Amino acid sequence: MDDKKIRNMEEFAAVSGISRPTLSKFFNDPSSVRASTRQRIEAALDRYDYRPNLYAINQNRRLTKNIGIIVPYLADPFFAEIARNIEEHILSTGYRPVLLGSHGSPDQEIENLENLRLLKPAGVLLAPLGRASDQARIAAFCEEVPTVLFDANVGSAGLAFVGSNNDQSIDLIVDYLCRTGEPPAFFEMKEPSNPNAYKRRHAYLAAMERLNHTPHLIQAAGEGWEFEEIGFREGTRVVRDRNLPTDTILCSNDRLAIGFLSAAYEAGIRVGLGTDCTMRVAGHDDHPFSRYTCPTLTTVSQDYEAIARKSAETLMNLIEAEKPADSREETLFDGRLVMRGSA
Amino acid sequence: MDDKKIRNMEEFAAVSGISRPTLSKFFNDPSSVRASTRQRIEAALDRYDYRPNLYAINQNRRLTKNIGIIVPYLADPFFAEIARNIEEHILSTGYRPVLLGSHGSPDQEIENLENLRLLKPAGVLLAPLGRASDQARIAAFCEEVPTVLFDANVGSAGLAFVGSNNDQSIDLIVDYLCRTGEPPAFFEMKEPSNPNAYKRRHAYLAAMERLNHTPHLIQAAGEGWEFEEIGFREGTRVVRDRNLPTDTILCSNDRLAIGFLSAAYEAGIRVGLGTDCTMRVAGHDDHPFSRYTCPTLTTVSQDYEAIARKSAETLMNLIEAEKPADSREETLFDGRLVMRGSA
DNA sequence: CCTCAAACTTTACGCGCGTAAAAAATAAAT
DNA sequence: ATTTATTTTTTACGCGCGTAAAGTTTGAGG
Repeated sequence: MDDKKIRNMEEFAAVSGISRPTLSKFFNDPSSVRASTRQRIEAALDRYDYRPNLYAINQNRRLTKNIGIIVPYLADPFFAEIARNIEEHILSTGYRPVLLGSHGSPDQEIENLENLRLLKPAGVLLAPLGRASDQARIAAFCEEVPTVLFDANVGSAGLAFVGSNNDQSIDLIVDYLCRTGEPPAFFEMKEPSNPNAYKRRHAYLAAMERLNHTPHLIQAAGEGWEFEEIGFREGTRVVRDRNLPTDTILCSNDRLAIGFLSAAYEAGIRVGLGTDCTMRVAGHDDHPFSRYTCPTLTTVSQDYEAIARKSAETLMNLIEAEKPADSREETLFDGRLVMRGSA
Repeated sequence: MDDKKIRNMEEFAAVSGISRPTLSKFFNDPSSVRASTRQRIEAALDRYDYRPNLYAINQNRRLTKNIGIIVPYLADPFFAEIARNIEEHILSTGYRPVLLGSHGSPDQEIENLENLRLLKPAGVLLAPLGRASDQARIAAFCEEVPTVLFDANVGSAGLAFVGSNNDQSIDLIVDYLCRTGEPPAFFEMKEPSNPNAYKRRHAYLAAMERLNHTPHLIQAAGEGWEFEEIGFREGTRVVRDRNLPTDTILCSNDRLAIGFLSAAYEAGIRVGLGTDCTMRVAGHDDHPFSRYTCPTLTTVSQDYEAIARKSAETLMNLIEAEKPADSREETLFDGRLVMRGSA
């Protein structure tokens, strides 16, 4: 490695013996130059460490190779995990992922979109906050930048949507719970931040009706994204009052369930399937921590990997197709029952 | 809001009646122009929505207003939370945070550094993987870019270090445990990824010696960042073998403790302080999930907010001082005992 | 060896903004 | 009103690269 410093492509052209326009082609797409030329460039490239100036590259491009990824809450391992998967897919296609978290705040979400706009991204993968989102501004953004929504819909904004089939997954777990014990009550937030929560509530109601059982909603007060806290607080109340018509609780998501299980434990209630247990609890999502709850949490998995892959692929296709997309594609993945100790 | 689209600063100069160089000054620092001028610009700014092209701005600057933030593992709520705090501090100083996670991989960590280098950041806040890190390349990077390390040190790379006082915090919890029951054994990974783990091990050994107790290390096999999994696996083994010289386990970090507690629960061991309990477990970090374990986890808190604030402030000072920094500052924050149910 | 398309080189311009220098305008102070 | 310091305008160049156009070289196929 020569340590002579290369300042720009011109200088690199000089030392490598390749003309600047050809180098430019190479850096945009190494396979666009003849194999022998490519080898010469790559040989020079590991003698002198030169990389084109990112800002100069992107200044002229109308679109960059950036792909924005926005999730509502990075401290939630669920989203962190999905984001990680998406990042990998993006990287494998030669694009550059730019990950932003909205910290549960609609303002931050809009701020993130504004910042992304400055990056002139080729496309954006957006998991919106949901009900709290500024729908109009998100829709406006989607008009400007090719955007695929995932996890949650915002009206019909975006070129496509990828998410979970809440009807199917809730059906699955309600069926299971009814088959193996008392029909479940549904534990959720009264005013959930996430639109999936509404879908799950309706799916629960429909499933219970289908099975000829009386549905029962337990709705926790509270706002924001501290779901465990809310689950714990309301769980404590529910357990104290003991006026449930059933011993089985289906939580709208695993994070609520984590809080609920903690509350039950603190109250001395044994949760699970054993003979000494007086309650069953199930969740939804197969959150990374759900296998370490006490007892381990029975839940319905969301197919992280599939959602991540499909979202990324859909966006890449839309970007590379370049045509205005004939229709808005919605893809829903089925959940899978994950049987553990809690129900 | 006029909807006439402004393409560049020239056009905005035309419609606002302000010359382009003055506008340029304004966008770099609004307080650098006369108040009356500033008002005229801001008035124009909300009639026409124009924002300078990010790439053109940064092309000429030797340094940008970007601040890189790298953490070893974004799916760990501990790091997600610290990163969030840092982001806020950065934003409040008018810089732009760029958050990257290394996914527990040394290659990804280097990749992140390389990518950051292209962004010509004014500075970088780096929480390195630790032992797995490529020390030489990190040191080289720190030579080029003003970098403050936090959470973990890598040799003496970087202009400053901000972290926790492991000696103090381990002392604190060992003292507490000894005072209230049997002296603890120390549960850790045999070959931990994190250098803090070594500090904690030594702090444990020293504390036990100081109190005239025989130390006892329980070292779990396993690599990577799936700490809960490792804690669960080894916890299951420990509980099964039942050849511990003590009923008290101090875990090197909360994530190990979360796995351990789960294992104890599965094995039917009651953990905590009650008369029916046969084991005590404590952790370290005050991980966001540690208040929802069963029982809730007694631990030592790391001062997230202080570490985040101090790291960000230190870096900003170094950037704005512009002088080559006379000495490498190390700041360690004390831990605070968080008494919950498990010990 | 010749032909010809593909790949490369040469030349030149433009992107949007930073920024320097000199001239002009403004505001503050005498 | 005049001087003076400050701010703004005018003018002009440069950053590093994308990219178009025209000319030249390369190498595969006949």
